Amino acid sequence: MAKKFITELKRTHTCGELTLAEVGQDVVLMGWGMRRRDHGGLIFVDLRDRTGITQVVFNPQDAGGAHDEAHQIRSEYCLALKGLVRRRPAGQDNDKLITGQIEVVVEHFEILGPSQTPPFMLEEWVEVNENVRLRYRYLDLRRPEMYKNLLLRHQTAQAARGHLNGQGFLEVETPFLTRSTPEGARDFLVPSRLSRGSFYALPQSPQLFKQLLMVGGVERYYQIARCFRDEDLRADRQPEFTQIDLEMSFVCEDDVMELTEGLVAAIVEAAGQTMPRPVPRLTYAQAMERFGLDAPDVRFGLELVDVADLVGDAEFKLFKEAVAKGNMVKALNGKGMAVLSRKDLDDLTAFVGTYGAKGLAWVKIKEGLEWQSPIAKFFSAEHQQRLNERLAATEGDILFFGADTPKVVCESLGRLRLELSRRFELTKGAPLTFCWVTHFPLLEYDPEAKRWVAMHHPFTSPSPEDLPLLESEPGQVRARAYDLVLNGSEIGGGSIRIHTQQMQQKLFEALGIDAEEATEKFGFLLEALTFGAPPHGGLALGFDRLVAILAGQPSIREVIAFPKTQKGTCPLTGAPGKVDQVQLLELGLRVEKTS
RNA sequence: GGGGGCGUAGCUCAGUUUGGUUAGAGCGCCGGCCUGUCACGCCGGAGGCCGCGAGUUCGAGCCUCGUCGUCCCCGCCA
Repeated sequence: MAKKFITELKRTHTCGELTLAEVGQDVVLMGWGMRRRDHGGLIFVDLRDRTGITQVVFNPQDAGGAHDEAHQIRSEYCLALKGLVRRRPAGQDNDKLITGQIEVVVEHFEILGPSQTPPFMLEEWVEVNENVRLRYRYLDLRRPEMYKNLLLRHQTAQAARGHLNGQGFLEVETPFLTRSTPEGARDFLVPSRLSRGSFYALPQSPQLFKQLLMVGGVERYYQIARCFRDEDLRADRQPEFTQIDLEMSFVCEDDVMELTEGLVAAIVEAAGQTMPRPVPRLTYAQAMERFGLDAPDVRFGLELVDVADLVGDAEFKLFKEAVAKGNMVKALNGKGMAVLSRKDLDDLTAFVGTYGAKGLAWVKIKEGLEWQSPIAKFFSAEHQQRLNERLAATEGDILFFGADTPKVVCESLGRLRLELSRRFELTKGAPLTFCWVTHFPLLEYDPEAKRWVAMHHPFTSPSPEDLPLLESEPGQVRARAYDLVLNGSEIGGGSIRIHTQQMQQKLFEALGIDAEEATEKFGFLLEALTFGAPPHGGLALGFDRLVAILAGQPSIREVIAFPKTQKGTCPLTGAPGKVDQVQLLELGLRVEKTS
């Protein structure tokens, strides 16, 4: 009587490890049947588990019973089998498989779990609609690529924990059910049954709690924390996402940045890649000036160049007026990109239009540095020559110009720069490229709310030397904040926090939050700051984004086991769903029909 | 809230430009044959609310309007 699988017969090997070394051994494998190749006589099945694939053979001469039963095996049947590892016959090796020199001759097997015909083939060469994948995510996850992503996520998370543990950090959990605070993103709310009419909010980040942990003398805290923001989704934004959140007492900017570099290096190494250090630093002002964006992709050139001083007296009205108004006129040189067609240029014009640019002036540089452009006639030979020089133009280049408010010029040319690099594959094969962006503005003006709002968050410390400007020129005050940028994506950000009540109150005032509201919403923080709060600062890494980049994936959904669609739904569970009327009654809620 | 792409067999797609008989392909699936395959091969077969709803028309997968789903982007995301 054959022994029973699972209880008596234990798995001896995985499907990704058997080689010539095990030839002659009896082994027990468990996994999923992939392709069945039935030759009438011989039957081959590729058995797959999370480690790889092993070819198993059912031979009527070796084990007739097993061979007969093997006809039942279909795609994605969960199987256990016992058999003999055998070298494959000469010339039958499969060099695509690590296990390709051997095969397992099945003595007997058991179907642990039969499967319906899968809704899609679990083959890497089959591209399947994402909605179908999410509907059957548990099948999608069986694909080696998805397992690889989860494995990478696990390994990098462990590397982060290991590194921070080694640096004296404590992993502390903070509440999911907390209170809603003004500022920032829209909260997810959770109605309270015990306090009818009151609501918890899910945390947008553990920001306030980690500061309270510093007041609590924890000194070094971290958490791989889930965060919730009820805003519209993108390829790199989910309603719930994960941060590696950390905070340290008795530190300044350099301390946090240095610690972070060590942490990220450990993560990158766990992913089998390398991180060049030290990470270069740019100020916010430099980033905007050279790249137009606060998260610059510094893997390639195409930098923005100020040309306002060269075009103010040219005949071209658009530039002339911009200069007269004190607006910005900038250009970038698309090196060797004069091959762009008229249609390409129309597309690019529409592209910058989405960022508010009213047009896109371009100049193709021909033989003898001659201009070919709709606007060439408005520029004298001298103007053309000076612009050529400023932009280092040579034959085959194309110059792009933007003239508008600084916001529009920076954003449109900054995005144009990225779009050109995408079209011309300028970052192909480039190594991971990090940079820090520092000295962010503390505040930015919100024209809709007609008030100043915190660029980072309201707990960020202003640069001491800029403090005198807080009332007179709030926009000029710099923050003790820093962002970590990888390949043009913001993957982390943090700051030195305010640790005195006086300063925190001052900031609330600057934000137009009056004393009463500040006390009501943030009183607990203000109070905590009066009990010997240590200077402290920290940072949070966008873990999903970081892992997605390390995995070479275009969307963070690929590195999240059960992500949401762009509408925030889950095709697998059907969330969000309706709830029972009784549940609503208990909570004192009534749903109104929308008009 | 806005702009754009997609929606046809289980999956991936063609067919829509120029409306016209019974809507196709590959893979998968089912049945048969096959002892060295490995994305096996050969033969046969089943499988369709052309997302949904109105409209135009003698006639709609194809044109119009609406709607739903999904993806990308803008706004939004301290």
